[in-house]
Amino acid sequence: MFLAAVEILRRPELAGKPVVVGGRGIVNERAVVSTASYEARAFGIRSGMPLRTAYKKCPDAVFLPVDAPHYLEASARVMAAIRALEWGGAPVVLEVLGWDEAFLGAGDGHGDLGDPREMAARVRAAVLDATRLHCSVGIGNNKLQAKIATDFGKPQGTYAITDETWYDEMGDRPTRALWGIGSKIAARLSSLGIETVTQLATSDVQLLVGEFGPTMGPWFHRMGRGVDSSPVDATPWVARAHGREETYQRDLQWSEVPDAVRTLAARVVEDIDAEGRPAMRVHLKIRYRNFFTLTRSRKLPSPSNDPAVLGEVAVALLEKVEPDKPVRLLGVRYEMVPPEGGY
DNA sequence: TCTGGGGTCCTAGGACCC
DNA sequence: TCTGGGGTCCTAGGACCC
Repeated sequence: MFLAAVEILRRPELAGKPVVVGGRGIVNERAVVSTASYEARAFGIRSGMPLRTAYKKCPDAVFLPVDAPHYLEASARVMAAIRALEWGGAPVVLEVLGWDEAFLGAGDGHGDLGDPREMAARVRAAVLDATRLHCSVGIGNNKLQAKIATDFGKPQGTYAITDETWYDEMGDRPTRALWGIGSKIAARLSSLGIETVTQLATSDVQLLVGEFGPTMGPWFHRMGRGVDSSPVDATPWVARAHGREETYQRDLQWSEVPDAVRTLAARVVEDIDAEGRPAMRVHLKIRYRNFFTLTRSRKLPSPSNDPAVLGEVAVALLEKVEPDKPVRLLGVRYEMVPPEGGY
């Protein structure tokens, strides 16, 4: 509940109340819930739910607009508190995953940093001390295990899933419980007769390769077994692309679309400029009233960060689309030239 | 008149080349 | 006249995550 917790921090009178953060905080607008406090969740409010629906479930909840810069700043303080921890001289390897999550590398390749539960306690205390925010910590032999364990520790707890306890903890759970398997993959696995984590772990890899391809098939099989060799990587994140999309409060007629694309493109170009790397490819996304989404993309003849060029390339992609139904959402995204030496 | 906005990565299939 | 097999690049679309 990171967003709600940060809001409560600056408005203590909200503590204990149902708090919903989403959109502009206006309940009859087209927008969804970003985060709901546990009090709000008790009314059935969940992330991703339309604000309207959330309002119906709990009209008395406090609805707040998303204040991204504020959460970014709070996030930075959390991460700084963890980085500042001392582990007997060994460097802390911190891989930031989002506003409110990070992997902390210890053990293999990171020096002997002692008992993981002690580490977890120190992390939680340091974050609480520096930010007055509570967190949960997951422990595992790898990132997959630790990530799932974190959810089991919520709220404000520590939980461990290891190679030894993997099947006890996960074996009978649906494949959907795995980090990286969503509803679509779970359904396709189900069509192969695979429902649980144990069934995935003991399935025939070739069956998975046939269904999901040579990369994803074996990857899902490893996930079933709780195997993950990906390193904790503290390399600062470098964006591959920047984009903007907007759901319009009123569906757009086709005649309004080109200007709307230009507006979005201009916003993205600001981010491209800040990045300092020119764009090499443009993507256009259009969602219609019936929620059907299509995408078109084109490689630029040559990399560019000229706002006029980028805007018109995005508009030109409209030529690849049949002008028809009213438009609910537009998105413009630019892939940037990779940095020197790649990502 | 449910269904945001920021991203990443993978796959399929066509065009083209040798 | 028919046609294998390797490869790359490009576009469209899908799935997942926070």
